[in-house]
Amino acid sequence: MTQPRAEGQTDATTVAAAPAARPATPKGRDTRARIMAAAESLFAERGYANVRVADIAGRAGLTTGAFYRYFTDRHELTLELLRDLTVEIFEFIRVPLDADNLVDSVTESTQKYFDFYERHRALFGVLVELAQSDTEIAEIWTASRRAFYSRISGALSRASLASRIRSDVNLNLAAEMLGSMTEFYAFQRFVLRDPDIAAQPLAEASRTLATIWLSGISAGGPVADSTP
Amino acid sequence: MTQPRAEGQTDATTVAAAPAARPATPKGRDTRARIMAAAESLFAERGYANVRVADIAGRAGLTTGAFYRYFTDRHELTLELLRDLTVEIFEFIRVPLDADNLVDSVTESTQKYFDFYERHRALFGVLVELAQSDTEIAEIWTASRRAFYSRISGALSRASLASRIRSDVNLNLAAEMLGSMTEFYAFQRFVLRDPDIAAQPLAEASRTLATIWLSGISAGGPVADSTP
Amino acid sequence: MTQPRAEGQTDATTVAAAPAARPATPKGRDTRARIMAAAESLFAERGYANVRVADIAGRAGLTTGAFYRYFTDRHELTLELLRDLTVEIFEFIRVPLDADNLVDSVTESTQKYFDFYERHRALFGVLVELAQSDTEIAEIWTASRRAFYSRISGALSRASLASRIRSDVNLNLAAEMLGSMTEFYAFQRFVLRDPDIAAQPLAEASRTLATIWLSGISAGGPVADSTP
Amino acid sequence: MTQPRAEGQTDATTVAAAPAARPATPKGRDTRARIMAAAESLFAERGYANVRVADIAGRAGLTTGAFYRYFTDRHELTLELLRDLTVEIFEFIRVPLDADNLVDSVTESTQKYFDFYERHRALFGVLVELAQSDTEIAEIWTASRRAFYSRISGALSRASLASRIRSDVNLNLAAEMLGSMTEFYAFQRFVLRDPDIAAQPLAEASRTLATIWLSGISAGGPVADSTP
DNA sequence: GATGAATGAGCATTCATTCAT
DNA sequence: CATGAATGAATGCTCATTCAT
Repeated sequence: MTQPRAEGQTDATTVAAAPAARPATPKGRDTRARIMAAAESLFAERGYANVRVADIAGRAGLTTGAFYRYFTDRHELTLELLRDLTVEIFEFIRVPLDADNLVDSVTESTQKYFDFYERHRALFGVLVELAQSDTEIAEIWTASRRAFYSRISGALSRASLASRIRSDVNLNLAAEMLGSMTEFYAFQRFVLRDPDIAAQPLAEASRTLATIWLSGISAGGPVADSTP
Repeated sequence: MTQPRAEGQTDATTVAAAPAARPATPKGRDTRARIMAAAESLFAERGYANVRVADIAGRAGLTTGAFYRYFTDRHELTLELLRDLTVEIFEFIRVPLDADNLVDSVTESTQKYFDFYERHRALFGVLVELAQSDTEIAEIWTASRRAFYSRISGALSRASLASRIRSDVNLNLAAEMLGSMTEFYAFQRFVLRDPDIAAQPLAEASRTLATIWLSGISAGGPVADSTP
Repeated sequence: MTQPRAEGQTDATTVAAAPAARPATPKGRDTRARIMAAAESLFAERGYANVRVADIAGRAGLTTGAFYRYFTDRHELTLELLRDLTVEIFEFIRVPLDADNLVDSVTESTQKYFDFYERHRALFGVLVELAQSDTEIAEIWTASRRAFYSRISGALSRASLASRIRSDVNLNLAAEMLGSMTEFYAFQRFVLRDPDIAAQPLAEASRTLATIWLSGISAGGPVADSTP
Repeated sequence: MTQPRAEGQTDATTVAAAPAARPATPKGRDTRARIMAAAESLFAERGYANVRVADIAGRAGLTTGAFYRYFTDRHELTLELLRDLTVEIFEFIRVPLDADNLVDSVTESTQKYFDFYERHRALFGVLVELAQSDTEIAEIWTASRRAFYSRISGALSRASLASRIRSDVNLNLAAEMLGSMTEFYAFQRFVLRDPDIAAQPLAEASRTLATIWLSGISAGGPVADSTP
């Protein structure tokens, strides 16, 4: 009752979309989740390029063949992981901007971003590593960045702030640049693990980032750091 | 730092078949250069991951076997290209800071960086693509960024500017962040070729960058954009 | 000839888990028949080589695992289908030869053969495709052809005709050749679906075949085509 | 100088046609020929379905990888073999028809066909085995049969014979059927190696075939067998 | 110095079949 | 009896690298 799928799949003209069976039983769902977790942890340890399907299956306690019951190939698994990632992060870092306390709220949001990035550093690494050779991945990443940048420029242009923002700067451009700064800093720190970068207290980095951000675009002069 | 090997081997009297020695004749040097150029152009066309040793040799007018007379292996070629790249860029973007016209001089320097990046986008792409799986490449990149950041923080802390810089910001941290912003923006624009990003006038981007930079760290309030 | 195995196993009291016994219940028999029908229709649609056990089970409304309750393996299913086929066709094309109207009765018999062949073209295709790599299948096919040829030569040598048949031709040999002609023509037409062949009216083909046949072996000169 | 090919090949949009390098040196040409011979002999021994690329390479004295220098895959090798086959046979069996001695000349031609078929039985087997699942092979075979049939009907309709041929038979149809008879007989004898069939003297089979052929279509009554 | 032939290790993928539940 | 998860053995193919000539 769950197998008529098999037919459709082999039909060479129709196929292509079917991403391997959605597991029907709880056990299957668990296995699928285990594969995804195994992949992420292996990517973290060795980097995408050094992980084989057999490794992933092995860590998930399966044989290679079983892997293909859940994903058509390593690429599909990767896409799945990255799609989840970009959706999650967008939800995760949402923090209401407090107009009276901009530095604090931007700092908090940045801090959450860093936390998330660190936890999933392996996947962010994959995004960067594959974007050049894999169009689909490039698209996922681009869409994610774009959503991110829009949110930033949206927040900045909201009424309460608008008056304080310098008029000689293109807001979209500024949003892209400020976003770039954050993302690349995180990449160096959590993916490349540059020791110089990693040596800095993360909290200070978040706050500096927020400060530069706001000062960089505000009309009224340098933004005061409210830390006592 | 990883090259003593090559030197030892150049001693032609020791090993008859010593491969990949630094070529002694001008013709040999030329061939070596041709291989490097071929590699870079192929990387630009198809991306590193889609280029084979045979392709590179072919474009350089050689057979595969001949390639190994000039490089011990594919990896060495890559390292060589990237080393050259990071040395060159450092020289290339040197622009004296004019304390009276900070925005202009930072804009100019940024613009030069972008020009160089664009011209060698393929190699910057390689740097990013391989850094996670190749320690040596990661080191080259890290060293390059570090040099870059030091120069920034050095310039900023030079006497003439010091007074204008806000004291509540860690200069090194700021330098890293501002550098990150520039590099990642270039990566999106020239390597990923994100159309949204690429649609912006490059000159405006350079100036905005410079403006954000300086405002982000200056003590005296937003830096005026001197564009008429 | 290769089946004693199945019989021994049906003894339900001996082996608890005995798989692929002849199903005892009507429902079981029906399922088995459904699997066979599913297989034949899939072979017709995609060709034997492109059909998986999972596909067959799926179309029969079963899961893969269930398939093995009805057949010990894929091979057994195939053999079963082909055995049935060769038995049926032999029954099906039996047409009494009318000595006074040879061309007509041979035409009729040929026509029936073609009808049957077309209806089961998928299975005839399987026979041809597998005979070279599967001894058992080769045997089934050979036995079937042999039965066929004997019937032909038997019919021809029956008293009423004997006098009209040329004596310088080995009847067995002739029967083989005439049978070959019919079978291979059907194969081209219904399995390979050669458009040139398929364009000819089937009735004409049957009659031409009959005419060649009879003329080819009769002593008395060309056999008249009795079509008005 | 022989390698620029490599470049074009990786270009995913252009490729597809390039059938792996034509060997540049005599040694390479020899190797290529050795691979083809190895394949044919293995097909003869085990049947196409039971021969792996590794087997072919092994018998040719090569590693698996080397195979791919000469053929893009097993399929291409097979096509090459079959194309050669169908060209050769067409040349090989050309025998001038002697109008005064039809039975003899048709017998001779048939005999040559059988000789050739036997020598290359493995490849004819491949043709039959794969035609159903491989369109390209089906086309090669169909084209070959068609050429064969046209030659037959052409020869039959030539002036000197025309008057002797019965008018109530469609010549093309007849040619197809007579050709089918010959081919399928050969298939049973040399590929399936049906012992009953193989037991017959080949010379007799050729002559019977010729006799049935000519009698089947001639207007003037049974064709006399000129054998003493 | 160059050619092009050959190597060989690696990896992804497919499916018939088995088995725990 | 059925389910669907898991097995595991095959095998095709790619390329960086080596080597005989």
